[in-house]
Amino acid sequence: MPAAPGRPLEFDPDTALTAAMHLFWRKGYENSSMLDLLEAMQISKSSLYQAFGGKQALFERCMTRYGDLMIGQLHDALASAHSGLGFIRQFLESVLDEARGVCEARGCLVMNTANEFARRDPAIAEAVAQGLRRFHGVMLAAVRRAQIEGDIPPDRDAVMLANYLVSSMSGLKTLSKAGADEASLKGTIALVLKALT
Amino acid sequence: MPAAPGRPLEFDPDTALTAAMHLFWRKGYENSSMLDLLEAMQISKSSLYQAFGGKQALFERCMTRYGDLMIGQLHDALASAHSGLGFIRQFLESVLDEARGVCEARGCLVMNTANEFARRDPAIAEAVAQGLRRFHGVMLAAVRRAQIEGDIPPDRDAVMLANYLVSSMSGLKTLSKAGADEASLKGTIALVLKALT
DNA sequence: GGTTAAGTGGACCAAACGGTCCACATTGGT
DNA sequence: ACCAATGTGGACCGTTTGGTCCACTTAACC
Repeated sequence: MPAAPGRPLEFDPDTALTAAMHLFWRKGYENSSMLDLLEAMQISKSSLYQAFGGKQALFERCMTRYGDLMIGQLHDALASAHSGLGFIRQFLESVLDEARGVCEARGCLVMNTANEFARRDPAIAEAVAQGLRRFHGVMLAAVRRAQIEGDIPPDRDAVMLANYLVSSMSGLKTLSKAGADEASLKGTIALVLKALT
Repeated sequence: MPAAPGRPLEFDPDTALTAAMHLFWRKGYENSSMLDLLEAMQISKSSLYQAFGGKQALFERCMTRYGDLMIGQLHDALASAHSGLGFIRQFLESVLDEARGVCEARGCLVMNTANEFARRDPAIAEAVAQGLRRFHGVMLAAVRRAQIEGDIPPDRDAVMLANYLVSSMSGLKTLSKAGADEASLKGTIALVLKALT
């Protein structure tokens, strides 16, 4: 594509979008003020409105971006995992990092958003639903692989098990945010895994 | 206690507090404005500040009130349930009402608060932790009763199972808020129950 | 009935909110 | 060199936020 006339952007939209995503992830939608966003994204208000349209439009793009990043990451992790079940275990155990304080307990943007908005806004509800579907897809692939590998009985309903995993992960993240200790989380993870076989 | 001098209150603090609790429950802390609260509680701003001190103080009292009501309700339900396992099933299945649209999907105040605040505010983090402990206590009693009644093997770690139930319930509520269909929730509930035996 | 203690309504406040607008800067095309 | 097109910084906007203050009302007590 030929270079467009006019002054070029002084920032990388991708980088800025990612920065906004991290802010929303950490603090939620309402709690991330315009000032916070500008500071995190390192752009001026005009640029934000010009490039992203506004706070809510920006947020919706962040949701998509989050899904892209996370699903890609999970897909890679699944592809390089020793086994489907190993991937699932690793996935569940990732909440322990939050509990141990290795990283901030910010949960999952999709679930956080589901909790913050319930279904007040249709556009955001749809973004949440899509995020959920994508996560479910990864879990489904993992379960099916584990069934092929003989770690999960083939007669179990893979779709339901995937639902169960998404739900369980959400519960674990919330518990972690609520300040549950590591032992409780570990015990719960063990029970979740046990339910798969 | 002798009647205090001065003008008497024109509202019932208990009723007002409960109304505030329901608002916070439905809309969260940040999303409930002072105006919303005054309207819901049917009192003037002066009265609110006089009687409850401010928004956050009011919220903390609402958290306690929520715990009192819920734990009382659950305790009664457990006492009058046919079996410990029956109570647990009934408890988990209560999310289906939200999914069916029978009532609004507002989740659980304690878990909602955990998600909204993570551990930003120490006082609120403590309120969340206490709410969690109380819920865990009820679940623990239910599990132990189910063990006595032979529905859950006596060698299972009751404390961990109670943790697992709290986590699972939280996950179900979030999924419900995210717009999951009834069949998914039912399937997940079945898997949760299966993990207990 | 006057005095005192308490409650209430509404005006008022500074700060923060998301959003708009415009003068100016910076580029490519001619 | 000039022009058209685009980006940027900052002033500015009305609204809403949680919170304070005070004049006024209402009751109990002596």
